[in-house]
Amino acid sequence: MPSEPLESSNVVGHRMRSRREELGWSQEKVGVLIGIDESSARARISRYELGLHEAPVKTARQIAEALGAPLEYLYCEDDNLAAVLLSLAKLKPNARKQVVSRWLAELA
Amino acid sequence: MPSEPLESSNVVGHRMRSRREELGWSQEKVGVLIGIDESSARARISRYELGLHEAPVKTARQIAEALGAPLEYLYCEDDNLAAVLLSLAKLKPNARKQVVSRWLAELA
DNA sequence: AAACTAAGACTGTCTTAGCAG
DNA sequence: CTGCTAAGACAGTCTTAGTTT
Repeated sequence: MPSEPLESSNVVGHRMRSRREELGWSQEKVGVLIGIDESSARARISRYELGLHEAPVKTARQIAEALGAPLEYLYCEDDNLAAVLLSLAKLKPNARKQVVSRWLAELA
Repeated sequence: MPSEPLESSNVVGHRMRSRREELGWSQEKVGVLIGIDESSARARISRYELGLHEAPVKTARQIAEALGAPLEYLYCEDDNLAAVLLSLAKLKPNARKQVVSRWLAELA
């Protein structure tokens, strides 16, 4: 069972990979950006993306930041909502707060 | 350092606790709901909420579901956005899809 | 009742080294 | 060069048992 994925769904690894590929980056680049030694960066990122190992939240947060995404993006199970969370994070802080407040009022 | 929290921020534990308290449930109730034996349910949920231990994503997903929240809610670092994600999850599937699609178009 | 904690058992991750495409 | 994998070293969680409020 060492070669069996931890999760059949593997949302987090899936989001990590899709974001990384959108940016055209290697696994090594992502790993080194978050401070992993270049000798093990590829192995670790590979396992995260495949869902063989699970990154602790602290590490997931670093990867999300490196990929220009908010932490909740990595754990979002709906593709369209994930896209919303990503676009939202690209807004300037003030604009983002206004949008979120409006949505909150809309749903409340 | 065994008594030191893993994370100074501890978003996940914080969201678990606030949701559980909103529902007026005990830690044991949440644990038993996700299939933990009642003899260890309190200890495990307590450590998750305090951030002393980190729940694997599979367990976090079970807890989120028991608390009536989507997985991304537990990892959302912005309080207002977390409230949006929670409200959104309460809509019927069709209504939710429409809202998300509209937001996506609005930001794209 | 309810929440928290210590400690050993247990389970998963991380590094190293190397293979495959 | 880029991604993937085995295996031992290592770090984390889980259960049990018990304390605290």
